[in-house]
Amino acid sequence: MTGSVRLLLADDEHLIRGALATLLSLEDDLVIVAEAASGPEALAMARAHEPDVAVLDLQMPGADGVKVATSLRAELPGCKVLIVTSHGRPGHLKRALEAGVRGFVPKTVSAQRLAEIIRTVHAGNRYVDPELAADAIAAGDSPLTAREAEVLELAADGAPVAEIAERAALSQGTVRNYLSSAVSKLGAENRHAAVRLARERGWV
Amino acid sequence: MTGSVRLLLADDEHLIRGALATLLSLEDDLVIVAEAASGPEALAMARAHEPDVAVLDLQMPGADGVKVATSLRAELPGCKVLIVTSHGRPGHLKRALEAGVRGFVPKTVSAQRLAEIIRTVHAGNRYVDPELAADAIAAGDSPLTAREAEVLELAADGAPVAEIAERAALSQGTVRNYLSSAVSKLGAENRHAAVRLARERGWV
DNA sequence: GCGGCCTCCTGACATTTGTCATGCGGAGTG
DNA sequence: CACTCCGCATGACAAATGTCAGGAGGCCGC
Repeated sequence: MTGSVRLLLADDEHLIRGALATLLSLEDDLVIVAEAASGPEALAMARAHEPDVAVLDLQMPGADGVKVATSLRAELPGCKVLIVTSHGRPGHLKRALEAGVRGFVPKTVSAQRLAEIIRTVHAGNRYVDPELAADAIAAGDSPLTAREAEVLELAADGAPVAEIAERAALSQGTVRNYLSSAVSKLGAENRHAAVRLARERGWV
Repeated sequence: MTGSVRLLLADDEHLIRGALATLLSLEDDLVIVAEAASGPEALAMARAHEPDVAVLDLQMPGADGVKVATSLRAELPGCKVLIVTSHGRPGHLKRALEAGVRGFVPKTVSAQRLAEIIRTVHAGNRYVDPELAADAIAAGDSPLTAREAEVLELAADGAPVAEIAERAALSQGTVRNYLSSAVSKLGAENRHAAVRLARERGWV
């Protein structure tokens, strides 16, 4: 019924990208029209080749899969995006779906399974790995306000309050208040543990 | 000249392992005799199949590549270990070499290149990715004493001093002294930034 | 065996935090 | 319009952390 599905493959790891390209090419109805090793390159390739489905790694240098997906959605609405990831953090899934991504799978699936999912997505359906979906639902929505999240993010690399205050253009007292409320909302022992928790749940 | 090289492939990501298996099988002189998705499984498979070369992912559930390599060295001295990794942290390389690993490459290499390296390793030579080697040399040796490193590691998840002291069976004052000296040695602003730095350089 | 380094401790102090009460203006909701 | 959040702030206090000075014992190399 359909002709072949034209694919863009983006992953910064040569080994994996190449291997994947070979494996997917074995499927009769899939053809890889472009490959990319970075976010910007993926975008450029997509513009040049207008693939039916873009298979993007979540973590790439330059711009991550979700950012690329956002741009693609605007420029090539017909191109479906499928995100593949090693570390399935709940928050990423949410961000990805908001960016209009049509599929989200961990790298633990087999190539056959991936091929099927590519077809599913190409047919206009969505596919989200059940386990990741369950995690995302379990993690729920972020209880943090925008400011709390922002301050927490600035605290992520261990910067002292003074520096956070400066970078966020807030008073030190305010920063401490936000951190304090974030910490208590997350049930953490201190801000650093809070950062860790928020990271795990994908809230930062 | 030599017969075929018998390989064990271990990586927790099905997609990658499968793809890799297929690609490497295309090489006439390479044959995959076993696959594993975790550290312990890799060990069990190695015992059962006694491969010539074990290609291990650095990060796997159960036991990481280096731990597996250590065990393999003891149990199957004839089996050469080649570590493949996504995130090339300098410290890992050092630990790996100490564990008797014969090769260490990032996943950014191509499959052809990997095949060559497998042959190199099988022939009894060593191979370390030049870029990773350069990084490792640049990062140098850890300036931390064993205790400092231990305490810093316990501080990694944001635990308060009291907890660290308990877990390390030290007094709180001692813990603070170790942390303090570690922080100053690393030139960090506080212990959390120090943890980050030490992580980056592979010293924890 | 002496000096140097590491480990482990104590105690005191300055600084950085976390916590709480409180206030004010704006946005959104009922 | 009253009410409730959020953003932003102050100030004050308690607790955790960082910094110094010092001291004792152990191990190693010279």
